[in-house]
Order: sequence, then C-alpha cells, then structure tokens
Amino acid sequence: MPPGLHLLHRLRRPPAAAAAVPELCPVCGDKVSGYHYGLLTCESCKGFFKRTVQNNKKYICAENQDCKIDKTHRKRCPSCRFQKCLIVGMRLEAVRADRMRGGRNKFGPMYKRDRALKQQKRALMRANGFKTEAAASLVSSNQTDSAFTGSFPGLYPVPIIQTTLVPTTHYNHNCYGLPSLGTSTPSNPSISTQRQYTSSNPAIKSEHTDIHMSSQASVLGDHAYSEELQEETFSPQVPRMPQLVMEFLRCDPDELQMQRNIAAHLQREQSSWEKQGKPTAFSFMCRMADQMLFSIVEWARRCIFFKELKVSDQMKLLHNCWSELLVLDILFRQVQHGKRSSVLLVTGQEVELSAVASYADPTLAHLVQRGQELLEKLHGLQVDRQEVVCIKFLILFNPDVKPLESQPFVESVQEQVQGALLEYTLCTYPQYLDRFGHLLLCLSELRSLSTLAEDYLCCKHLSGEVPCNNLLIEMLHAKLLHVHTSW
DNA sequence: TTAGCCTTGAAG
DNA sequence: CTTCAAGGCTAA
Repeated sequence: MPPGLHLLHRLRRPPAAAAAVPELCPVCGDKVSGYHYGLLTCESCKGFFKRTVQNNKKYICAENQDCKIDKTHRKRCPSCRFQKCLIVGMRLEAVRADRMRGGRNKFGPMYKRDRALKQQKRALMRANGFKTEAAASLVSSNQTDSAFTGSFPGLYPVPIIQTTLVPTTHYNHNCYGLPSLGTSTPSNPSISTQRQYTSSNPAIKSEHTDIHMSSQASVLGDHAYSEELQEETFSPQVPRMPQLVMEFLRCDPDELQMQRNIAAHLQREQSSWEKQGKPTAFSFMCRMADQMLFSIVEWARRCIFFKELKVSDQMKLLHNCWSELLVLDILFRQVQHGKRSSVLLVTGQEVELSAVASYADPTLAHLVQRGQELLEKLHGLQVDRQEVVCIKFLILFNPDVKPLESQPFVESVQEQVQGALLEYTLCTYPQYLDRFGHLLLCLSELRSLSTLAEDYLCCKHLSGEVPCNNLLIEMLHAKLLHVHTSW
C-alpha cells in the first residue's frame, strides 16, 4: 500500500468550516431585515420588489439577462434583480392591490412554520456539535429549506455562476411525478433554460396588471404556494414529502431492472470465462462491482442537477465518491433484504455470510466486519428509501471536491439536499428528532468504510488481482493518479 | 430611483 | 397588550 494513503484521504476530505453565517438576502446577499413578500430578504430588495410590482414597472436588461446581483451591483440592472426576486421565490401576490397598511396576510402561518423549522434545524445542529462535515452550512444563508417553498425554489446561489441558472417553474410544474423535468440540452443548459424561463414568465416582459385580481396568475411559484396553502388548509396532519425528495425518487433506478441487466451481463461474461478457466470469487465480485459502477454512472448522468454539470466536473465528483455510492448501494440492499445471516447480491443471488468469512483474507474480513457494524446502525434506524436517495445526492455533490468549475452550484445542491433530508426526517419521524444527525453519522461512517474498501481494492489492483478493462480499474487509476500527483 | 427608517393594524 | 410584515416617507 502506498505510504500515507489514509492520511491523504483524510486530507482529501477536510471538515467543513464551522461557523454559521448570519442569514443573508437570497437576492443580493445583504443583511436580512425580516420576512418580506414570502421570504427573508433585505430591506432594499423588499422596497425594490414593492416599487416594481406596485408601479407595474417594466425593465429591459441591456446584457444577456444574466447580470450578477449582489449588494454592490444590485442597482445596475433592475431587470435581472427583479428576475432574481422571482426566482428565489418572492411573491407577487403579497404586494397588496389596495395598498392597505398594517395587519397580516395569508403568509403568516408559512412564516411561522418556516421559523419553527429553522429553529429546529439550529437546535439539531447544536446538538450534533457541528461535527459532521455536511452539517455546518445548513443554518447559513440559504432559504431552500423554507417551509412554503417545499424545498425547491431555493437554488438562489446558482445565478452566482451564471452558467447554470435553473428556472424554478419547471420543478414546480413537475412536482408529484409529472414526467417532463429537465428538457434542457445538456450541452448548454443555461441558454435553453433561461429562454424557457423568460418566455414563460409573463411577469418579466409582458403585462402583469392582473396579478392582484387573479389568484391563479401564472407567475413563478404559484404552484408551490397553492400546494402549500392547500396543505395548510386541508391536510396539515399528513407528513409532507419535500419536492426534491420526490424528484430524487423519480431519478432512482429500478432495482429489478438493474438486477436483470447486471445478471444478464455477468451471465454473458461467464460463458467467455469458461474458456479461460474458472474465475476466482474475487474476480467475480470485481466484475459485479464494475457493473454496479456502470449503473451508478448511468444514474448520475441522468439525474437532476448532475446532468447540468460539465463533464469535467462530473468526472471529478464521481471519481471522488464512487466507492461511497457503491458501498451504500450494497448496504441498503442488505437493509431491504433483512436477513442477518446472508448477503443479497445485486444479481438477486444470496451468499451465506459464513461462506464469505471462510473465503476472506484478514483485510476483507475486517471490511465485512465494519460493514456489518454500519448495517446494524442502518437496521436500527430502519433507514428508508427516501433517506437513501437523499444521502446518495449528499455523497455525489460533495463540495469538498476541488477544483470544480461549478463549485457554488455543487455547494448549493449540497445545502438544498441537506435541507430536504432534514425536512423529510422531521416531518416523517417527528418523534425522532435526532434522526437527521444519526443519518449524517452513518454517512460519515460510510465514508471511512468506503475509503478502506478503496484502499483494499487498490492493493489488490497493484498486485494484479483485479480484472482488467473496466470502470473499476479506471476509478482505481484515478485514485492512484491523485495519490501520485498530490504527494 | 434607492434604501433606511417610520407608521399601521390584524393576528396572536 | 405585543408582534411584525405590510405600505409610506424622504435624504441622498
């Protein structure tokens, strides 16, 4: 084993910065002064939004409708500023047509719930001591977790990198399983989505004089809002599923399909092996892992957020996390399998643990032992599929991977997924307040386990025992290359 | 036009 | 009563 490998891995995954950032305006990053028109914003963006809507102002961007909006530049392009106001979720309906002063509006309960959720998060974070690396940013500036957005319209950090501006309308239209999400061309998502967004949003270029009259004005966020209102009014006792989690479930591959594909592939391979003599169990496992990796890459390529990234970033993220995804996949299959005495393979075959023990060398035996321990924790938690799909995204969108071209995007996805997972756990298992913290601990354990597994495979590879010409080898090479170049 | 501060008034 | 998110005012 190359010297310092463990240390290097620890260096590769530095703990996140600890301090919680005070709440920032999602439009310009200035200091938040309270809830205004649907979400926490600064005083100036509140005023700007009010003036724009009340006076029915029309702005035209002199550039490409992708101007940077921050505290210093916010005055420069009102068109993009207003657009950003809508993107982050400010509500046209909250501007009163009659200009009545004082009192409260229908958003009151949402603000309250949002506050309660935020407070719960802070308490949880404190209880967890901010030790888990994913936790620190949760109480920071993002409002992706806000109750009334259903975890979605967030994405506000995205326009910082102007290349991946994602319109929220698509997601809102596609919640609860409608099929057409993400029709943008992968080659240049920014342009296509931007166009769809501006052309489909009457608030930006055309008249919106009727917004006060029509409760069904087709403006950004209406869907999320009306759903929220419905839920608030009619079914407050039913736990909500954050829309992001719904979307993750939709992206997740079908287990049976995968089982068939991989089994068929291995069957085909096996017929050619027979000519070369009997393969070892280890070699068989490698080929199976290889096929699982293909599935993982295929899943990632097709899933929300990831497909918006450049290939170079996609590669870096996958090179970083392939083993974690692989181990998680294996472990969750065992959770569903439910039997402690045998291992369920992706092909559907069952292998007795005693058989594994008799075959394993000490290092592998230790790996299996660690896997069993983590599996016990997952069993204890009765971790569900919704949580696992979220964890997969937490693993994939690791903001510690550097350098990335779309670093802010990856960070914002990480934060959104954390928010969605926390919201899901709080809503689905309200009696179990620390569940989110326990899941993050499992994730941390999973990371260390997968690092060990990678090291083990590297060792085997260096001694020539891993079958050639596959994805597994490429991942291991990337790892070895990384060790080499950064040492 | 902007943005900080002020006034208002229903909800809790 | 207090809270706080609406709209209003105004100097820069």
